[in-house]
This record gives sequence, C-alpha cells and structure tokens, in this order.
Amino acid sequence: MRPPTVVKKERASTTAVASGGAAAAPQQLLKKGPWTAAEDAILKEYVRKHGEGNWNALQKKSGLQRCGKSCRLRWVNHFRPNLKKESFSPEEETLIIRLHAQFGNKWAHMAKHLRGRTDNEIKNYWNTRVKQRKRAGLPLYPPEIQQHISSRCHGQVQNAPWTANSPPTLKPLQPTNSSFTSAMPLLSENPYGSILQDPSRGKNISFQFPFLTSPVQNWPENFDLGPPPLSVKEELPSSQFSSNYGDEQMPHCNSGLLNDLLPESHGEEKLLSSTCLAIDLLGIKVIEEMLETDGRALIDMILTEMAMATPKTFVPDLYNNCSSSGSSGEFSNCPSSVTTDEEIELDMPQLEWSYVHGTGGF
DNA sequence: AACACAAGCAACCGCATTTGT
DNA sequence: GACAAATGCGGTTGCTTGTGT
Repeated sequence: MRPPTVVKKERASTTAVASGGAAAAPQQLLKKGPWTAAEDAILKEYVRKHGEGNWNALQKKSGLQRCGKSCRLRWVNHFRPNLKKESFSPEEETLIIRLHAQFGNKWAHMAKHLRGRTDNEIKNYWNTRVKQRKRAGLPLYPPEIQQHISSRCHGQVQNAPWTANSPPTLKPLQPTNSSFTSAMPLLSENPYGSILQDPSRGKNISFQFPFLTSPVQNWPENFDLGPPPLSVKEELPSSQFSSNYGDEQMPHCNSGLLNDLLPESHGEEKLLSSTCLAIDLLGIKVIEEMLETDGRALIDMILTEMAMATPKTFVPDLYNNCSSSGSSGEFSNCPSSVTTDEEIELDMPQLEWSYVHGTGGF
C-alpha cells in the first residue's frame, strides 16, 4: 500500500484547446491540464476580491486562460476555506461507507456530511476502495451493513450483490395515517427503531437505526427507548442538493430527502429528524465519541441536514450567530437568513451546549 | 537500474439543473 | 414560457509516484 501523499503533485503536461460548449468565453485558446502557481495566484486573488461564483467572468476580467468550470473546480477542490489535506481518518472512512450504503453515488451529498472534504476526494476514495475489494474478492460493504440492507430489501436483493454504481433499489415510503410519524425519516419495522423523547418539548419522535443489527448497548441517559416505531419507511428519495458555500443567497433546496418527507412539519421536528438522520448515518457509538471529542463536527452534520430539509431557511447563519468559536468553513460565506430562530422554533445556543456537553436536550 | 504495475489524484467531459433575460 | 448562460454533478481519463520484480 502506498503511504499517504503528503504533498500533492500536479500533473506535468499541459495542453491548450479551443474553448467549446456553452461557456460564454471568447473564441480563443483556453488552457487545459494542471494549474500553475501563477494561475492559482490569479484565481485566489480574484476570489479574494470578488468572492466565489461568476466563474466565467473571472476569465474575462483576470485574463486567466481557463474556462469557468475549470476555475470553479480548482477553487472548490483546492482553495476553498477549511479544506482538509490529510488522508481520511478511520471515522471518515466508516462514515463514507455508511453514506454510500444509504445514498449511493451521491458524492456531493456525501461531501456535505464530511466537513472539509470534496466530492472528488470521496469519489476517488470510493473508486479505489471498490477496486481493492473487488480484487480481494471482498464484499463492498462490511457484513453488518450488508446484512442490514439485505433485510431492508425484504429479500429483493438477497444473494444479489450490487455494484458501486447500483445500490439496491427499495420500495417507496408507505403513507401512514399519522402525518407526524410519517414525516419522520427512516422509520421502519426494524426492531431497533425506537421513540426518541424530547424532554424539553414533551414530545416523542419515532426513528430507527438502520445499520444496527443488534440491540443497542450503552444508551445515553437521555435516550428513551420506547415501543417499536409506528410506520414503515424503506427508502429515501434520491435527489440533487444545492451547494451552500457560494456568495449568493442559498437557493431553494431541491432536497427530496427530508424536505419531501417533512412537508408540513415545524422547525423543531426537522431538527429532531435531522438529528435522527445523523444518528442513523453515524451510529450511536460514533455519536457518543463525537460528543466527547468533536461536538462541533456533530453539530455541523445536523445543521447540514437541517439546511437541506428547510427550504428558504439558512441554518448555517443560525450556526454562525450562536457559535462562540466562530467556526468558518463552507458556511462562512453565506449571507444572512431572513428566517429567524423564532420562526423555526429553535433555541440554538441551548442545543449546541447540550451537544457539546453531551447532556442531551433530547 | 530498468521495467511493469498499482495506487492516488487532478482535471476534463458530458449532461442535468438552476438562474437570468 | 422559451431560450441561453451559468453552475453543479457524476463518470472517466490520464499523469505522477511508489513498490515489487
């Protein structure tokens, strides 16, 4: 196995081609291939002055002989604030596997759950992993995930391993009589699903841990294990998610995920459901570890889910407002939201404190 | 030392979606 | 609503580097 690359090298060869496609560039030669230090400097200076976006204008204004798409890609993958440069940690690798089992090849969506990571990085990691495991004759997913998904499919794909490009297709969400419970994500007949109690609101919310294949041990005190869930959920709709690190107002999220499932629910319910999804994706043990070591990352993940579940509501702004550490990153360039805490019924400082200190709040 | 191969990664391409006019 | 431009995404390619023979 090759050791992790410390210094990323650039490709050496370059080519120049005529600009094509729909880009509004003048008909002149645009450079392709690896970026030079001088080009990088121009790109960074332009973004520093004008912010992200309007990439085609960059070529016109700065004279950089690169198409807008190339500029955007270079920025996103190399210069965006708070990008991590080191190799994936074991925790990140585990999360990628879980996310892929859940969403398939939705690299951009997966990247939103891995702070400081790009979709390209995750894609490369996964493709490498696929090759490795194919060569070794190993299944794509660890046994516990493989077993879970097989059970979710009710035998549809039993003994029919899927490939990296074709995760198992599942039945659509079954409607229920309860608008509230039917709105919650990932509800199923999984025996390890449960009722999550929010003591501050006096409300119970059902959920499940789709990847748990054995009863949960060492529950946090504030998790109230209730009766089995009330409704059936088997698959979340796949959808394309809008990026939220641009310099413009966050567009209407086209997230089919929680948004589709939560058409009428209120902010607090979305918060709780987003938290459920975070738990669902990470597993309770990882959540516990994150509470002890990196509460900020956990909050990030939940807020990301909320942002995608809450159209026209810019959650990262709430995050920034309540953050004492002023954590930056891809949320930092986002504009202020017109939606207030009160409108979505959140008490973010209390919530954050609860997470960081592991005291619950739910 | 030379070569072949695999791993890692950057960047391109085509298409889909979103946004602006 | 129609169209064009801009942007975003996933698939793929091909280069560099490390390792084994």
